[in-house]
Amino acid sequence: MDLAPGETPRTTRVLLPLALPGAYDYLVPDDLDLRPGDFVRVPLGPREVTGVVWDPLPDTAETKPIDPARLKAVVSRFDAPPMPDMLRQFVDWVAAYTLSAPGAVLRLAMRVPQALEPSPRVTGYRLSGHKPARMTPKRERVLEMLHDTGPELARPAREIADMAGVGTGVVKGLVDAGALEAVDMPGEAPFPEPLAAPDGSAAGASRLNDTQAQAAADLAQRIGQGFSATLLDGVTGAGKTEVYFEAIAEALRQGRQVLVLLPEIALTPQLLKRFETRFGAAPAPWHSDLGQKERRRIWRGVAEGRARVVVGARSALFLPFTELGLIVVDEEHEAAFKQEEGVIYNARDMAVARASLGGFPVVLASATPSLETVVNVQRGRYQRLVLPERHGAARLPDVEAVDLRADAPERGRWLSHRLVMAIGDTLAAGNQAMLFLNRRGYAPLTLCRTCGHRFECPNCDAWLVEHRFRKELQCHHCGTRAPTPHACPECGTENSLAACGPGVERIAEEAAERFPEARLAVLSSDLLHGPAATQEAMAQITRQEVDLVIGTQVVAKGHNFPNLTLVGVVDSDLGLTGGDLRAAERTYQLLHQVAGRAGRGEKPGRVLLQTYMPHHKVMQALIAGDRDRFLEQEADERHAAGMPPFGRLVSVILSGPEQGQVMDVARELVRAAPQAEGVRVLGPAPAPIALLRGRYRMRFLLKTVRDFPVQKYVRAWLGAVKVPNAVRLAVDVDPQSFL
DNA sequence: AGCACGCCGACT
DNA sequence: GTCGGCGTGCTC
Repeated sequence: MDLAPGETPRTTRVLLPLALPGAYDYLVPDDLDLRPGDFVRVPLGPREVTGVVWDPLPDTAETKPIDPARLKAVVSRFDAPPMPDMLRQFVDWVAAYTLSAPGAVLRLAMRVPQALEPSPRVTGYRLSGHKPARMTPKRERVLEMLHDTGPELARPAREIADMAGVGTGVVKGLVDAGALEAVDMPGEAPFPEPLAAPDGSAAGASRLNDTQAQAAADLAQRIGQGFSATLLDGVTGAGKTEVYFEAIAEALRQGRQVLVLLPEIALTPQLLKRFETRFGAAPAPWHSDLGQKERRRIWRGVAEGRARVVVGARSALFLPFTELGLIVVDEEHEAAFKQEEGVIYNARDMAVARASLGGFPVVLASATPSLETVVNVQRGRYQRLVLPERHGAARLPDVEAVDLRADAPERGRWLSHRLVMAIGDTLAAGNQAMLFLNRRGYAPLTLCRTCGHRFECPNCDAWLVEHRFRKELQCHHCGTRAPTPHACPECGTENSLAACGPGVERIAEEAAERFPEARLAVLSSDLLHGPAATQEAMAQITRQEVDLVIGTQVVAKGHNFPNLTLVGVVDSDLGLTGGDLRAAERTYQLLHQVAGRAGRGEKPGRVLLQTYMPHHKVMQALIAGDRDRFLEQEADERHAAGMPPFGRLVSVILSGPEQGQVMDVARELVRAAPQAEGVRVLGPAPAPIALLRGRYRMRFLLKTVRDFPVQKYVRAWLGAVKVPNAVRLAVDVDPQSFL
């Protein structure tokens, strides 16, 4: 790069997908024209990395200039669609909000390195119009098939052969004979266009009842009108999905792309199917289980605007949409939207932010909306559309508490007399029953009857959970597992180990004893390998090949079993211990969802909640079916305590292999905490799991008033302390779980 | 995130 | 004597 005297070399900022404090400056070669968003190769130390040309710093930004002599030059630019402005803004916004390095957030948007390479091409074949000199029955079949299914359409040889039911040799023969001509074509499957009928009169829309149609019209009318956030509030079966489908249809009519976020991939297949029924084409799925090829295809399809609708997990928020015009967050209350590692963010909140930055609507759907969202409605920041229960369809089940203080199971048993009787009646009537316990394995604690030794994880502050089916002890926090020993490792006594407390496997054992004729199925995430196995297990239940289902979380959502009329919750109190801020809210949401499994068909459902606290607000709300009163009570308590959503929290967790060092840093941080109005720094205290994966953990909790500049404060605070390399700082703005 | 640099234990 | 363990620190 030769410069005339006095001429300043062109430079550009490049953000790299690494946890660096900011973008780096590079020289731009004369023959390269770079614009923000371009993907580039740049040298970094001894290697080369891919980054994105970032926007120039505003003149107001104060930066320490780096020595121009150290600047290296951009190597090359990728021939790929640039990262859209809106996504770059979003990356910067998420980084600022979560107090993460911008590069760490950029990495979330660059998870598909192959997407920057040129699209693969393949050779396709189509009719040339010439007849082959020699005709055979198989040749005839191929030509006929091609003629009937689109004569001008080129297809790969393999596909033609499969469609005509012949070998590829026949196809090759036809090529040689001049009857087929070769065409260079895209090597990736195209995205079928979802069909939103030109007005609101689509077949899907006409199936809606009056209230649903009104809600759908309300939602659709917000599309293209700038940012808005709407809570779509209605019990399962009230038609939330059908209603937001009409908002999607309107967005498609306006030429916009749409993103539907789901809390977990297990729910994707069902939604894809329903979507296809309504729109005649499946949307593009996006989740961690996709293969490389498929990821590339979809990423590129989104970037080039060919993929119009994406249904995906939280990482889909960082796809390079160019024309995004609507985000739907389904089951918005789900804790699974919270990313707990690396860049810690809540996809539901970030979806609202992305919509706000992009100036388009976001729809939050739930039967049990989070308190945050409900309060945002009350404040007028979000709007709300309520879908009443559908007439004639399944009624809400009758919910009753079983007071375990009065009806206690015998020692070593977990099912009360009343629950056992109810199961017996249900099975006798030819219906299905379900027992729910949110605890995997056989028993959460194993101890030695002789010496009292408890099996604990060597790396975490946690008990090892016995998994009797697999004959293993396992830590549910770090995954450590070991075969269950015969003798106590402490005192050596044989056959002295006692299982304490129940897990689903143990409930299954008791159920099998009490109902020897019933066909049982145990469903928990560690016993179901992958979404396909889960689907199959659910299908078996639907086909009534199972009488009694015993399951964890996995049975709580999404699946309808028309013949299931009884749900027994083995331990309704399980989630309420431990002092978590959202314990009551979460327990309510989970049990409400589980209860909803009963009586989804024509038959009425019944739910028995085994509890030691039948008068607890959660049980009372479930029994009375009064969600709004529960939310009011919850809101009052949080308000009085200054807790979210009425105040804000930030958790700062320090962790390191050496306890002393972690505590030194904690003391240093206490000293450095600035005094300010509206903020209290609580701690340090040992984190709820004080030892996790071999690291000692201390936690600070920042509690502030609602409009406090949290990020500014934390940046100043943490910036003032030198943290040794071995100690890691994890900042969680708006923490959900307190582990 | 890599990758090099650097300072202490068992090998040809 | 050196090969190599992974702690620490830098990369425009």
